[in-house]
Amino acid sequence: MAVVDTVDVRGRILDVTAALVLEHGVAGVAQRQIAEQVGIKAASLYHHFASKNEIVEAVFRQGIDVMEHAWDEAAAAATRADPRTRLATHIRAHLSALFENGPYTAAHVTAFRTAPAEVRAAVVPMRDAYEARWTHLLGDLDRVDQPGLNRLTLFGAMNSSVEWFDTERGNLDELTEVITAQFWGRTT
Amino acid sequence: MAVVDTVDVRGRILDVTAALVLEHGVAGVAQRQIAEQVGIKAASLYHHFASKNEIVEAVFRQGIDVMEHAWDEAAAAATRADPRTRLATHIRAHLSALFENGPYTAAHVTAFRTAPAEVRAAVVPMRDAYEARWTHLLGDLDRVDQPGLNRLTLFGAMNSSVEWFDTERGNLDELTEVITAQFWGRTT
DNA sequence: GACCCTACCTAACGAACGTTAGGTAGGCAA
DNA sequence: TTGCCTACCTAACGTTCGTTAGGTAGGGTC
Repeated sequence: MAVVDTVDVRGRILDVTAALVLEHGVAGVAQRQIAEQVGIKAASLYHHFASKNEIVEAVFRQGIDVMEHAWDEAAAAATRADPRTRLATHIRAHLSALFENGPYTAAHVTAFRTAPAEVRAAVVPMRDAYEARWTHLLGDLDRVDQPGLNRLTLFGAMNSSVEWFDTERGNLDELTEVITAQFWGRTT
Repeated sequence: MAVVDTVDVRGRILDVTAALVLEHGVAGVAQRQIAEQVGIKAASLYHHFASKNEIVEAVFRQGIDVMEHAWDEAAAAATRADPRTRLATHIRAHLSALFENGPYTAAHVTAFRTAPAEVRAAVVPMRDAYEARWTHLLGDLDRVDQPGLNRLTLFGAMNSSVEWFDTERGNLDELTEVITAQFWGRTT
């Protein structure tokens, strides 16, 4: 086959799958659908992955990778910032993972819950690690009285934006400020 | 057939479907699965509904009915209360719809997004009406500066609780206070 | 030139899907 | 007693599902 255009079919499979899973959920996506959008036949997917579950597991893992990468950048940028700015930086990073680095994180937060049990079990440890970072951060900031509950509702506020936020029209910095204000208070 | 035990098969179909949709998403639920849990055969579902889509549409509609009923009760109970208490009462009512009146509302908020387009289109007007109630309330309270954005993140914080809140162990009043505090401030 | 590996293909498998056709058993009305 | 209605049933339809078997065409290696 030609060298042009055939770059990283595996990556394109994941891209396409993440977008479809975000829209229809795991069970609502057929491999023939994925293959068609990639430009190959359904059977050819098995050259890259052993099963459908393996594809969606890779999508969910990449969703966490994107989040952790965004976290690392935020952590590096905000080490010496005041606590409120640290929180805002990490909220902005999470939103960036949801909207600015492909559909992986968005697919993860919307579809993980209804994925097959085997897929979930394989990914849960990675999820826990990311959540632990947030728990640790919120404990550090020492502002909210119930860090456990507040972390969960914070995740809810951030993640639910995938259902309504429009990248073309909305402003992620503005959304960051709104959410930060809820969990910290208005600007000092 | 016997009179006993056959009470309202239609209602049992909806109950079972709502619970399954909450767990697996619309596409992840088969009619044979629903029928088996109800105790009839798959073909018999067509005596009560014309199609699978009609069943899930009825589930989503009932999800809204439960929310609106909870809203009405809250509105009646809090007419003369101070603004913060009004907000808290409605938050508590929404959480009650999510956890204390069957799986309908929980199924709605988690699975509606990935439902077939025809089903969504048929239910959207009802959704809009419920959301308008909240928009109106938040405008009335006149506390938050960006009611539109804040309503959406409030929904996110409340609705995401279906992913982690445990009715057996958790306290809905406590959760109500945590969320209310985020959107209003600590107790006066 | 022979060989093999990569990256796809066609064809088909059995299972499961939503749905339909055509029953039947029991209760109620005339 | 006949006839109809309700609420289910069995059996099967065509389609789609995830998956497998067995190719083949092109490039790299010896």
